[in-house]
Formats: sequence, structure tokens, C-alpha cells
Amino acid sequence: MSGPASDTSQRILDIAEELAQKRGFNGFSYADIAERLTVTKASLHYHFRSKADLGCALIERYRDAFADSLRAIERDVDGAPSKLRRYVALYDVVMRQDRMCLCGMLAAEYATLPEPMQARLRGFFDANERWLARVLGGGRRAGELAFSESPRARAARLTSVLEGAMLVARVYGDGERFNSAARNALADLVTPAPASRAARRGGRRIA
Amino acid sequence: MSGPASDTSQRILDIAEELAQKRGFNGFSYADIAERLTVTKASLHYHFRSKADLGCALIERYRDAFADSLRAIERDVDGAPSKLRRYVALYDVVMRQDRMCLCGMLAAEYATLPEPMQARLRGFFDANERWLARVLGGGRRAGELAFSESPRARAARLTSVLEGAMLVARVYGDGERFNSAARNALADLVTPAPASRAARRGGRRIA
DNA sequence: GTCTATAGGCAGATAGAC
DNA sequence: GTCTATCTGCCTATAGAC
Repeated sequence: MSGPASDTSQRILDIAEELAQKRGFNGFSYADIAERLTVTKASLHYHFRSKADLGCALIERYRDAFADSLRAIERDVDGAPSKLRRYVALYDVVMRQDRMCLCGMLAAEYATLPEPMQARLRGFFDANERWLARVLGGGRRAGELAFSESPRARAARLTSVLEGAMLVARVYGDGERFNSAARNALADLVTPAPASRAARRGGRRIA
Repeated sequence: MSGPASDTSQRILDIAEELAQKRGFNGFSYADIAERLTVTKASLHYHFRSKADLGCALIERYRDAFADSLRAIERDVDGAPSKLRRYVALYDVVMRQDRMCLCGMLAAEYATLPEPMQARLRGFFDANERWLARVLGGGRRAGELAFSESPRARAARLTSVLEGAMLVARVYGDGERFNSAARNALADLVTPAPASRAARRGGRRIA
């Protein structure tokens, strides 16, 4: 959309993103960023007039990167189960860096955030769940997935278990805790017998 | 354990708990409590020397109240499905007050918390999941519940979906979002045909 | 774009009177 | 137990030189 932001702006966002994901948006200050970038706080205000502006830029960049990842999944893999595994892998990358999903973290701080950040946060979850709902609905029609709610409700529930698993796993510093929850959440969603799926597609019926 | 804390201490904790659940532990100050209680900040420091002390007291009281609720469930209802429904209702009460689970909120802020609070937070989740794992394991042995992981892993996953659903539902200000996720999470756990359960207990076999 | 300097406010915390 | 007064430090943010 907008032109290529300056390299310094990007590095500020990189540092702010890590801090926000590890400590929360209220858990870091311009001084923390300035120290790691070895510039002064005043310089940061040149790039992002206020912390609210920085926060908005943070969400927008995260949202765009996430959207790119979802497009890459669509491009690279077929089948809802594979797409979901790739989707979960996006969260796993974050966990391995000892971070929380940026938007999950901001969700906790929601009541304290400036309104423009709140609006962008809702936008993130909306887009995320629209994509998931589409994959889930398609997978169910193809017989690859099984669930009883609406695709949108199932998407919300899947988002919940992934965000919640990250949240609690960080208390234990245990990424495997997240992986176990994610793996089993997918297993509950994918129809048990892949062989029978292939057979059904061919019109054959299996008890 | 300790003697009855003063009435003022309890009221301080009531206010701090609400603020912590709505805004996070880093999202409120002694000034916020002082204003609502119409006392001075200095008075608060008489009851809780430091904010870290207040935070520890907050978790301990929450943990004890939660443990009481779990004992009440054991006392009042039979059967794992009913126990789980009552368990979920504990979360629902919190959601209806537009609050996040205290310990879920603190989990997000974990990296910024003083170590004594971190230790108590782990203790909360440990106790919580030990209880859940026991109910889940018992329910499976009784044929009331079905799941493939260990009871402990399933307990962790159930905790995750409930905490995550609260987290995201607050962004939308939509308690029904939480309810939908919770209801369907339980449905996935409870064996489909109660009639067949009763029959199986009697030794009869159903296809 | 980055700096120095500083404003103005709020944080958690303490001393000591009552 | 609660108060007034105060301390120290950090916060976001701005002015203006370079």
C-alpha cells in the first residue's frame, strides 16, 4: 500500500514487536527500544510521533505479514489438513522464539489500548477467522474434516485453543506444551481414516 | 491458613482484582485503587508494602477461592460431564463481568512479573490442571468421556481453549463467543450417546 | 534524521504527624 | 490505620540546534 518505510523505521518495528510479544505493549517503553537500537528516545519520536502510532504500525505490519503467510499456504499446499498444519506452524515459529502472538498479547491488554489500536486488533482477528472458516468449510465439504458447529464458530474455537495454548505454555517456558495442544486440536478436526476419504471421493462407501 | 485479613485489605483486594482482570497487573496503579476506595496511596502501602506483595496476595486469594469452587463441584454433582459443565460455568461468571481470568491475564504479563508472582501463577495452573486431569481420567474410565491424549494433556488443552476463548471474546465484547467455544469444546469431549453409556455400564453392547 | 535538553505527569515507595 | 508531604525515577512527548 504505502511506499517502502525507511530501514530505521523497520528496525524500530522489529524491536518493538519483539518487546510487545514478550512483555506486552504496556511492558516496554521508548527507552527500551532506544537502548537496543543505540539511538535516543527523541529519534524514535521522529519515526513514530506517539506510542499509539507505533502500536498501530505494529499491528498493521503484523497483519500484512500474516496475510502473506496465508496466501503462501494457499499457493503451496492442497487439502485442508495440510493447510491447517501449515497454519499451526505459523504459531509454532512464534512460540520457539519465546514470544506470544502479538495480537493475542494485545487482546489481553485490550481495555488499556488507544481506540485506533483496538479497531486494528479486531480487524486482525476478523481476517484470520474468515480465512480459517473458509478452509474449515471447504475441508468439511471435501470430507477431510469433521465438526458440528458452523465453520466460523469452529474457526473461532481453533483460534482460541491456539492463542490459549501459547498463553499458558509461556508460563511454563515449555513449547512442547503448545505443540501437544495444537497437534491434538488438529487430530480432533481431521476425519480419522484418510484411506476412507480417498475411497469416498471415488464413490465407495465404508462402514 | 493465616488469620482473617482486615476488611480494608479485602476491599483493596476486591478492587485490585477487578482492575487486574480488566486492565492487567501493569494496567493499574495504587492511585486507581486509592481513588475508588477514597483513601490515599500511602494507606494502601500500609496494607500491602509493595505492589508485588499485593500481586502475590491477589493470586493466593484467587487460587483459594478457585479451590473452594472445585471442592463445591465435587460435593454437589456426580459424573464427569456435569462436573465439567460446572467447571466451565466458573469461567462464564468471570466473562459476564467483562473480566479475564486473573491468571490468564497474568500469564500474558508473565515476563514482567516479579518472581514470587510467577511462582504462584505456576502453582495456580498446576492445581487447576491436576483437578481437571483427575476428572477427565475418571470420566474416561467411566465411559462418559472420550479423548486420545493423556488426561493431563487433555486438561492442558481444555484450559487452553477456555483461556483463549476468554482472551479473544473480550476483544469483541461478546460473551456468547466464549460460550460457543466452551459448549462445543465440551461436546467434543463427552461421549455422544448417553443412553449407550448407561447400557454399557449394564454390560449391554451397542453398535 | 539524530541529537541535547527539558517539560509535565505519574509510577511505586517512605517518613513522620495524628 | 490513615493522613500530608515528599522523594526518586521513569514515562511520553516536544523544542530547537546541528
